[in-house]
Amino acid sequence: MSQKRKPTSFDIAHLAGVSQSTVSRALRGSSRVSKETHRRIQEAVRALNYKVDKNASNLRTQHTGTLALLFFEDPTADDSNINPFFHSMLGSITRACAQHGYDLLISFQQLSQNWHAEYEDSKKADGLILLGYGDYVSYRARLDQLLALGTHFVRWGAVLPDQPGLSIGCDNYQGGHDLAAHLLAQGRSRIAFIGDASQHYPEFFERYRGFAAALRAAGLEVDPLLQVDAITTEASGHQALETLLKRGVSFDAVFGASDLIAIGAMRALVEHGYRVPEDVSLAGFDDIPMAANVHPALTTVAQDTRRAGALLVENLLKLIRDEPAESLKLPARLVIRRSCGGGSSAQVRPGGEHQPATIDVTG
Amino acid sequence: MSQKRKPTSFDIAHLAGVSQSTVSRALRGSSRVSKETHRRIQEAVRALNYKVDKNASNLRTQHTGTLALLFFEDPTADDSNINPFFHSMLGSITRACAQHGYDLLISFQQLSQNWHAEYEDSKKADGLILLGYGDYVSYRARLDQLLALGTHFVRWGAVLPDQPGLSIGCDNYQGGHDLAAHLLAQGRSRIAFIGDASQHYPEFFERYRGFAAALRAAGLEVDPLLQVDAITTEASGHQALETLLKRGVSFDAVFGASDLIAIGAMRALVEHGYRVPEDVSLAGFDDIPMAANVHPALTTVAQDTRRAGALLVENLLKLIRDEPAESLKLPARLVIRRSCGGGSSAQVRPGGEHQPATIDVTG
DNA sequence: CTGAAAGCGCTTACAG
DNA sequence: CTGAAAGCGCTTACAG
Repeated sequence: MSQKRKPTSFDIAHLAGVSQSTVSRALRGSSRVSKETHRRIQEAVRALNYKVDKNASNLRTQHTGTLALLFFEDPTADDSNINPFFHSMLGSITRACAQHGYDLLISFQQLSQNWHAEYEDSKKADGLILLGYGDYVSYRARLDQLLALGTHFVRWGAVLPDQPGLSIGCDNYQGGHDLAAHLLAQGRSRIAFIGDASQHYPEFFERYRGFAAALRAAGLEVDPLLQVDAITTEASGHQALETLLKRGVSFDAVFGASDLIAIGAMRALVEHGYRVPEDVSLAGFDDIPMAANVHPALTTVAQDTRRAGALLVENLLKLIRDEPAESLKLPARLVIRRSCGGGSSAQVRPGGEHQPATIDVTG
Repeated sequence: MSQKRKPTSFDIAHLAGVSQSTVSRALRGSSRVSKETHRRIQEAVRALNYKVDKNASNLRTQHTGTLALLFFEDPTADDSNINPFFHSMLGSITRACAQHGYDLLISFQQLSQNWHAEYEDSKKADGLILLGYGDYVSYRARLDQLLALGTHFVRWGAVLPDQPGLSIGCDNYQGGHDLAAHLLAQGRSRIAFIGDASQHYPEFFERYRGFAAALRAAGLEVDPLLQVDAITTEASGHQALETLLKRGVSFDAVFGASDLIAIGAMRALVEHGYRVPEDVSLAGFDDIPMAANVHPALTTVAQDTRRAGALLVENLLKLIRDEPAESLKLPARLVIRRSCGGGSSAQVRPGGEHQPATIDVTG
């Protein structure tokens, strides 16, 4: 049955008693085609179960109607276990693509040195969406290359002044600040930060800077011994907390640069007999689904993935259509659960586009 | 810069001083092309950053080198929140596609009445991979249509005798059986099953049948009052447990047909003051990442998503190449954590391809 | 081992 | 409003 030749626009033309050009025009909804002709063509299309051949149409029009989604993760991370945070992003991107009539090509691999350029250059996609929490230093070179080749792309990540191309991200600084302020309001003062805080991971760095600013605003010093590097996996968070404990410094709270890190740290804390939040407050960042289900439920910072996905797609399409588009920062929202104790006094920063903290009683 | 015309094989031919046909042959790695010619062509390709235009090549060869992944979920489920179980599947499918040199088109939507046929018919993909936990009765009609059109597809789901096309799934019956046996071994005898147990959800139904068989083998009756319908979401699991409580029947264990259902049920149990596992044992199915992190950690049944993804892709490619391929069932593996109490006596069914239970001490 | 030529199935000026 | 024709960039017999 798969032998059965697929019908072409010529078959439709024949059946409808018109020329092939008219069929094509009618199907593109374009220029004046008479109502009656249109009807006959639609009828023939249905009768033969005809579908426009995308390869032919793409070849002719020189665009593909598909977008490519690429992940850039550290090679150490397991390919088959992308960060849960990106799952919801994936969902909203898929939905946004569908709404705009675009298909989505997806790739998690970084096998190819040239992964990023391959899709648009070989005419598989009109543009790229870049996601991931990989090392920005190696990432950066690829972004420059992309730009040099004139490839259309948007990326999710830190939104900073000197970056190549279009970036969309959440306000990591503000999120880090709000979370630290909440921890301080719970009476914590020795707050450890678990996560890389360098140029290599700009998002974490921004969270760290917001965190440090809140501390300083409260008249506290930022103790470098309370910062431990970690990438965004449970294992790394677990290990970093072990490192922190070995340093022998005192601390009464832990701010994981991501939920995965925080959850790994939580496990280490429990293993060492610490109670969360009684002995140590704990918080994360991302608000992945798991955050609400761990015990105690994790206080964290939510990013609006739904809006993020839509904006990523919309801005990429603007780029493709040569319309003006610019980088933008989405507000971060504090989600207060049980892991920091209290849970009664939500920290709401007044004014602006800032959204109020959520107190999640289900946690 | 995006104005810059992309080089074609004619440009390469010109630069390398050969004909365009030779360029094409060399690039396809095909027939005899002299070493020297090949080298010159490669050089030109690099110099111009040339990439074969996929649309042209696909149009000519009549195949696309891409596979489409489609989700079929109940419309009630939130599009942007696909079942976490499928996330790891997505990872392994992506990886398998990459290994075979195929691209992956992805769609979660079910907007189009014809979603399933659209991809291969419009020459966007050579075949389809179908994933999802939607209502099988409405799904079934589409499978038949797919088959009638000669579309290549494989689906993840229950593997039963009378199904259209190729199916790959885990041994849900065995998984349900093993889990029930474990619950019985913990001294539980009034075990509720939360999940639809009908033709509408064949995977759940198989789990239920395995569960029921284990009960009967232990000389117990299967009480229909202990079965409550639910689809695979936390909300549905939560609600189903409320329904169960309202029935006023006694029970000492709950078997959620999926982890999401079990986690929703766990929340309801806790809200009503029941302790897990002291008062009620609880188990799920799927072993999603969250299962290890809820409190108490959830005993469940793991499916080998890594192998599943690889097999899905491999068998679809066999279909596409007209090679023999057949449906197959993967063994399910009991993962014992804390939510059923005990946690010491793993239930291992002797013989066969069956894999031993895992005792997860991290849980 | 290589070249000239046909053709994959569309879209879109061009002419009417 | 409609048709005849060129051409998108490849691949692949066919001929040498």
